Amino acid sequence: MQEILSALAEPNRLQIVELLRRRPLAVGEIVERLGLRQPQVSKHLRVLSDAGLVEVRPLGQQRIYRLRAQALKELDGWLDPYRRTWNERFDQLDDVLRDLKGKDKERKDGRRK
Amino acid sequence: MQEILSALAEPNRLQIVELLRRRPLAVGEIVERLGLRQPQVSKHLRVLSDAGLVEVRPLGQQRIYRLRAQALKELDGWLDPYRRTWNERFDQLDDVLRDLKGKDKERKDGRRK
DNA sequence: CAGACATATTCCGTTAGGCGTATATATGAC
DNA sequence: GTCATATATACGCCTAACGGAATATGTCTG
Repeated sequence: MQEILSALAEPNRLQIVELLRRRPLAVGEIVERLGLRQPQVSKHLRVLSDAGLVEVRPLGQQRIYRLRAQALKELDGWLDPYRRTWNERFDQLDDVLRDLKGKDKERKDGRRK
Repeated sequence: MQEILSALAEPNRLQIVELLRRRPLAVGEIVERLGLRQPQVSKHLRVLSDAGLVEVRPLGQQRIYRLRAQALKELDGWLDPYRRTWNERFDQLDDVLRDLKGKDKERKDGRRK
């Protein structure tokens, strides 16, 4: 989890992940789409791979990187306990309102899933 | 989003967030529970606050830090497009199988939720 | 085999961000 | 006001990590 978050924390890596959301890509394609240099992309892909966020598959002389849903599911699972708390938080809303005294800014989003 | 991920990427900050999941805490309580030094905790809380992950509320001479559900919902929302992809990925499973040609290593994790 | 192409790795310079210590600020008690 | 308590900020040090350039590895073609 720690590793997943660290990997996603880097802007370029987050971009790579979002690129791979659409479809698997070769290193060279990522390079030209993001305008980064090839070595950096390879390094970032290494980090993402170590974190389990992507997986490689050789195709001829190029390597196709694919997003691993499992890792994102892990992140999704990490949010679970918080999701449960979100509702309780609303039960405590009066607490907040009492303290904030009507200072409710974006508190009005009551969607739960 | 970038800021949220960076904030959570630091181990101690992640711990702080998980501590605050249960209930709001004063700085001093976080200090003794995590065994960190007070200045570092204040600094981490600053980062978390800037990222919108926590909010402060003065109570006497101490500051109570509370988790902000909104930030985590934002992270949850970021996962949305990927959630949609998870199912499509399974539709493309034959693609994968065709390419891997029986080279299924850890491919056997077919649990969906 | 040589050579081209795609990618990975290494080395280096620089910077961001963590920690520790000391100090500043704010609030409450007296 | 002084003093104590709780928290925040400033400064310096040090390590992790990013980017750039060069090079190594691997694979295909002929």
